Amino acid sequence: MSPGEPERPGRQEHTAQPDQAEQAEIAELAVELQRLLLVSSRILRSHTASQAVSASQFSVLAHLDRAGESTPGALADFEHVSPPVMTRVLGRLGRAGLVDRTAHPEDGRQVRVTLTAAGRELVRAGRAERDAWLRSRLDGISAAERESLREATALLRRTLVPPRD
Amino acid sequence: MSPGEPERPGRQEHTAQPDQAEQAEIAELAVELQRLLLVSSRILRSHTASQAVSASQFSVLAHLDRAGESTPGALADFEHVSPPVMTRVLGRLGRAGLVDRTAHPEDGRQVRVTLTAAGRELVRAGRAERDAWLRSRLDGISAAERESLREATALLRRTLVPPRD
DNA sequence: TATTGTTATACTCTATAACTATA
DNA sequence: TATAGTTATAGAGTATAACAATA
Repeated sequence: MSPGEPERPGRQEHTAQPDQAEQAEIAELAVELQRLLLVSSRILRSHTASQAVSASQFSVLAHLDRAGESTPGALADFEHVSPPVMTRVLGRLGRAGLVDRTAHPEDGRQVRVTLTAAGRELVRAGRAERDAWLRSRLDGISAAERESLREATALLRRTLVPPRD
Repeated sequence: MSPGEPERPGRQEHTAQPDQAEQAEIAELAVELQRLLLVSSRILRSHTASQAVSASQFSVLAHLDRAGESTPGALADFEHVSPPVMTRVLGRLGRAGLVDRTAHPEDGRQVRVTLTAAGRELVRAGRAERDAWLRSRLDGISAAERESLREATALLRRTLVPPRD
């Protein structure tokens, strides 16, 4: 350990690792994580490209099915996209007859977004087929490994995704 | 456990969980994973949007820095994109003076892709700043948590990314 | 004046199909 | 005939800036 470096409890768990090595270790993890996200997103997309609606669109439909209704702004916030992007997504979903956009009962600036019957049907029937490829992959690993993935998923969400509300 | 269901060793680890519950558990993990990949990719992109080259482009440069040289087809395969996509990426990188495309010495059909001096400079200098945001996030969690992430990253790669070569 | 949503514009990412050149 | 790469075409995804309507 280099002289003059004060101990910093809380940053170092149980090893007396110098800071520089720790930073290098973090940098390497960042690179691996970045690449995994880049590549696995492409792979996942290629396996859902033949679906009726894209992953982005389905995510909005699924949220509406859970929440009942929402507004373009709230949906954009939840999905972490800019408002114009959500306008486009809702435009497509609307033209496909999957969502309705009606006047907001209380605030004339806002728009009330709801699922149509067809939209509700699609999201509920589609869930099973939707993640078929991903599920087939998860089916091939052990229950203990899936538990690890579950914990890592939650950890990654806490680490990367800023809290909403 | 439902009657008539035979035991299937290897599918069930240490619990006597019925298949249906296991399938539901897998489906839920698939949904969480899909959403994490969708959202975290967006967040990560928004934090690297101001960089000189996009994540896709940088990934190609970094691979070339490691491998020394490659071909469009091999790069497309490694990056999990279609050949025309790689043509476009290389076109941009070439116009930016970061890669050279020269005649392949042995096979006239192939193209030899190499880094220019500027390309090598960019990838080496850029690595530090590139993942600054991601590293800042990883810096905020414990060493034990990072170790979990490292293992989960490797597991996810094994599970989702088909082996190359 | 601030908020909500949309439109306009521009760029990246992505794929399939058709084409050229070489083996 | 098969392979490597590019071009052509089309669409989704993304953002910022400018605008309209309402609070």
